[in-house]
Amino acid sequence: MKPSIFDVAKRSGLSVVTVSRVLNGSGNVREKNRLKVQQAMKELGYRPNSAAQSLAKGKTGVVGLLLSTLQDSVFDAIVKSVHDELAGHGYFLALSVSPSCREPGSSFLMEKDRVDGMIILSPTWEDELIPELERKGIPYSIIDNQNPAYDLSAVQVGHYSGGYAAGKHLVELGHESIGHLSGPGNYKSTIDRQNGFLKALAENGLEPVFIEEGTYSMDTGYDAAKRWLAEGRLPEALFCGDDYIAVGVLNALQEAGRSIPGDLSLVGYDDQNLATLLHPKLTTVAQPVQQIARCAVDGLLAQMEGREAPPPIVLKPELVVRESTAPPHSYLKENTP
Amino acid sequence: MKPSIFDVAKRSGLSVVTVSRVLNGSGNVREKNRLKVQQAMKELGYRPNSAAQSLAKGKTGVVGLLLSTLQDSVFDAIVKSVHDELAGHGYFLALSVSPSCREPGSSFLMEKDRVDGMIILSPTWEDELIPELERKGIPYSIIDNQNPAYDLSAVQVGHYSGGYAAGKHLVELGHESIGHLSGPGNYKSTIDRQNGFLKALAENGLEPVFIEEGTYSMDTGYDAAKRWLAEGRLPEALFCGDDYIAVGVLNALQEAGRSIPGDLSLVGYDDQNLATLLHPKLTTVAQPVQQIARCAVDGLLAQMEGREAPPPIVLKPELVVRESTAPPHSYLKENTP
DNA sequence: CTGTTAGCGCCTTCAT
DNA sequence: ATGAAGGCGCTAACAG
Repeated sequence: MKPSIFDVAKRSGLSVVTVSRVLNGSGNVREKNRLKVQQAMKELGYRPNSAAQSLAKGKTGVVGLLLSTLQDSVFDAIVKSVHDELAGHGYFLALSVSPSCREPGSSFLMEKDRVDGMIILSPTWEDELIPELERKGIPYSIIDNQNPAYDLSAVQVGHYSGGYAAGKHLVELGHESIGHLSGPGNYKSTIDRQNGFLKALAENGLEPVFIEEGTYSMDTGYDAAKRWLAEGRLPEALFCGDDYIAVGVLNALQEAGRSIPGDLSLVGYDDQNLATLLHPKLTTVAQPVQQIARCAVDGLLAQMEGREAPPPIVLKPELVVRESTAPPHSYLKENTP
Repeated sequence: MKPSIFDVAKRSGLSVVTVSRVLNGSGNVREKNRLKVQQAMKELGYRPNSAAQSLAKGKTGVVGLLLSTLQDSVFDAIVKSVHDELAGHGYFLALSVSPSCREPGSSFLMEKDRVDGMIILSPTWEDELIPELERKGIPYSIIDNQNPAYDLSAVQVGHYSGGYAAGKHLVELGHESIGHLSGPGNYKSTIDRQNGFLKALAENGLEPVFIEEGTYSMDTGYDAAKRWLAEGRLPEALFCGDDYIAVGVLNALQEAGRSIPGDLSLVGYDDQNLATLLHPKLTTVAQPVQQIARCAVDGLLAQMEGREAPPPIVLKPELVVRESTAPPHSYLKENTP
């Protein structure tokens, strides 16, 4: 049988309350006794029962992370970062992966006694989710909120800046025929990226030669590029709504024996690895994953612990331009400390 | 205040015990009363407090998954599958990501009262981990065990078969100059893959033109391929220890203006997406992620619930040969139901 | 500073 | 088939 607080009390010759006190570092314990207790705990290999703790103090020490998929390298990186950040604060991470709210187990985790708080990653149905959390009184923090109404408890990604950086980069390369192949227009992030991009061109008296809308998928990029090639209207430069689209374009070009850059200057978005990994000269707008995780966790913990929440932040993605001479792997190396 | 079992009892005019009974489906409740109780629960929006449940019955309903990284598409896929599998059985997934046992929080989760069981994914320090789990009496199941001693509670991936399939494929393409660029030789999986590969060649009276050992990284592939090119000894075909290595080779070849296949037939390993995504003609040995997750969870639950554990299984990876005419994205499409 | 007394919400005997 | 009593391990509110 695992030793309980009672065993520790008996062995140290003190009461359970005192043991509880040293356990929670709530002061008011004579140094000598604290040592006695700690000694007893060590000898017994005592570890407090978390269920009992949860029950007694109404907290679980668990934070839930809700996301729609794990097949996304930005998400993966965020999960990892959130995990580390939470661990640093003594919290556990519980995961809930569900593409829609109909999914079994989607709100399974969202019980006040299951988690102390939740982090919502790029929600697709936040309008149903958030009210439910509010109703249940579960603190939450959203990463990359879709609905502007939820700005306050969200960590926002500066998609406008990202799009702007992408556009500026292409302009500075001297291109004048620049296209944009975006994701679905019903996402706020899509629109933001696009607007930033347009702004950058406009500042230089340019307009995109076209804007096409698709889904965030390789298909979109592949099909579009195929079409452009067939119609002989490949632009000089292209800003893709995300890296999967860029990969699709890349595949189509490779199939046609074209190269990047040369036939096309391409800028992806989102992923630090995927896009640059594919082609040494592929530029991408990388999201600041660690910062995102850090802000989300900090904001959430503040709420949970009743501290004053930090003000909402907009984090800016960073344009990662690969040196044409550097081998592809060096980028990754730099980013894997 | 969240309604407690007591509120439900009062509202349904029955005792808490009866409510508890319908909650746990432990029979012995008059159908009429069961309905009453369920009605009351619905009206109150009652959800049992999990901490209290855990405390009372000594179970948490949580399964921990321990892995070394999330920057790995096979792992990601497994996490997702494990998550779904667990959810289907009413369990939660808690994640612990730590590259080493020294990491803070590595064994943080591994407390009997935190989790009912643990799944260990491709352990790198299982010799320290497993004894600890044994000592604590926590049921576990290992995916892709490293130490053969732990076969019994493990789901094994048939790396031998995988390597064999890779070798056979290259032989059947008619190659006679086949190389192998492996991962670290201190991994069981590395050796297994290599042995399977050698077997396939041997069956056809062939031997690899070389076997080189590296790490599971793009660097390994990149550096090696660079070297081969410089020395003018690029083989006709190459089996890479994993997809990252393959990607590295690919990058080096692309930089040198070479193509695949043609200059080289390349087989990667592990990932269903990464490698094939990179090149339409890149063949890969894909691990059966869903099966792996299913077996791991089934085996674990069997232990946890005292049922007879299913016999150890060796799951075979599958050779995925891409049609040279099919666009890269179609493969992904097929695998995204 | 320390111990006593009550629960936290639920489940498990054991009577009825 | 149902309910009363006790306890899971710990902590918070009072006493001393």
